[in-house]
Amino acid sequence: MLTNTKRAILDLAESLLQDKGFNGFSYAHIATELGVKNAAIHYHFPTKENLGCAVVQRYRDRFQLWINNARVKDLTPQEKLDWFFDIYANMRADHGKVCIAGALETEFNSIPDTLRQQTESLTGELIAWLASTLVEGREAGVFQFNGQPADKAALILSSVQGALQLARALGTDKFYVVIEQHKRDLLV
Amino acid sequence: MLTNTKRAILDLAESLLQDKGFNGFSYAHIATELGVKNAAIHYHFPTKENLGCAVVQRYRDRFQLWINNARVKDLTPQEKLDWFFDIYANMRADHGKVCIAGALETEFNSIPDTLRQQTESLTGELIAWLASTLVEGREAGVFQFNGQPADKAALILSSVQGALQLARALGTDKFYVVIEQHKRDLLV
DNA sequence: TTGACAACTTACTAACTAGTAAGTAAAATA
DNA sequence: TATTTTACTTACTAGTTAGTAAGTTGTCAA
Repeated sequence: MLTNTKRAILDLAESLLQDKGFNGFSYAHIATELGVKNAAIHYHFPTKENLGCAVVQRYRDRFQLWINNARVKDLTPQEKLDWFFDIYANMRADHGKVCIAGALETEFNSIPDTLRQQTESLTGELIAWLASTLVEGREAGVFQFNGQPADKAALILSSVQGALQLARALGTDKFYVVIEQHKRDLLV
Repeated sequence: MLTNTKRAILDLAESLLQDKGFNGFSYAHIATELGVKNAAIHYHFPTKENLGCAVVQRYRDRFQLWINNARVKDLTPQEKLDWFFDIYANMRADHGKVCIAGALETEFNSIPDTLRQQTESLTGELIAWLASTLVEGREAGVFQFNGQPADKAALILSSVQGALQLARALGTDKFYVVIEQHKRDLLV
């Protein structure tokens, strides 16, 4: 069971990670924002490494819960893809946040080791689900692409991740333009 | 004219930016590595904001120099695209560095304002050149894609940027897989 | 030869960083 | 009711951060 404070810390840490990066926020930021002392954060998450890992772990759990839930599982391949794109569109809409995986990969060489491992797991899970959805869509005759599904999945994931970043420099429009281009490239 | 020290600072700052992100390195790192005192860095670049801007400005100048040089200008569209992909492949090969634009966009909300503007300019220039190359290739009948060249350019740029990050989590192979997929998607 | 300037070093600061040890108050448990 | 545990606060530390002021040294032009 998560206490209110613990959940609030995780929520804010996730938000800050997507907003400013792992090296871009501190325990003091979280404490001030939540109206507690920074030792309270250390009580729930002894180190920043723990906090970072907990954020990613919760994100992974949430993703697994969704993709194994009937509300996603029973969608058509096109609807699944739209659901996936919508996750990223919602990040863009939410104060221009970026993908957790992308943020952590960018700082990969300046974050703790266990957080790197969490990042690897998350990225692997995202790409695996995308690849399986591409297979399903191609077999159903609604997606069209050359090469291996895993390769096309890597292209799409890298692109939506990159598009959230690109949109910070060039505007929200550029994000949607990329999504529409993917659909043009993929849909029969 | 750049002094040796000033150039060495810029080189190392660029390298660190691509390796650890803007918030992931300090004046002390640079000073120690170069065997000078941190005040020497401040002598050439009074603030970290100045240093960051100088790194991006030099990168932009270098890119403009290349694309306006006959050795790139006179290439076929396919060769131009390969030249572009090779820039990123070389980053990947060079200790898994990522794109400067991608790194700064990820930290967009925790970097100084003038550095944000530099990031916008750089990203705009990269995408504009890519778009013009796509136009040239489509007119020559060697590239094939639906929609506007600017949209396809945004997709490709976001993807190579993202692929360098993805490769940190999933290995170098994933970077090359994305490049090959782009070629399959694009080439006639 | 002198004076000016460039390219530094020495020595420092104030603010911030993650992290800790000891104490407290309220709630759960025995 | 007594005791333990949970969820904190108070008060601190050692290390790092960007940034500064004043002094030093070598080069080059007048």
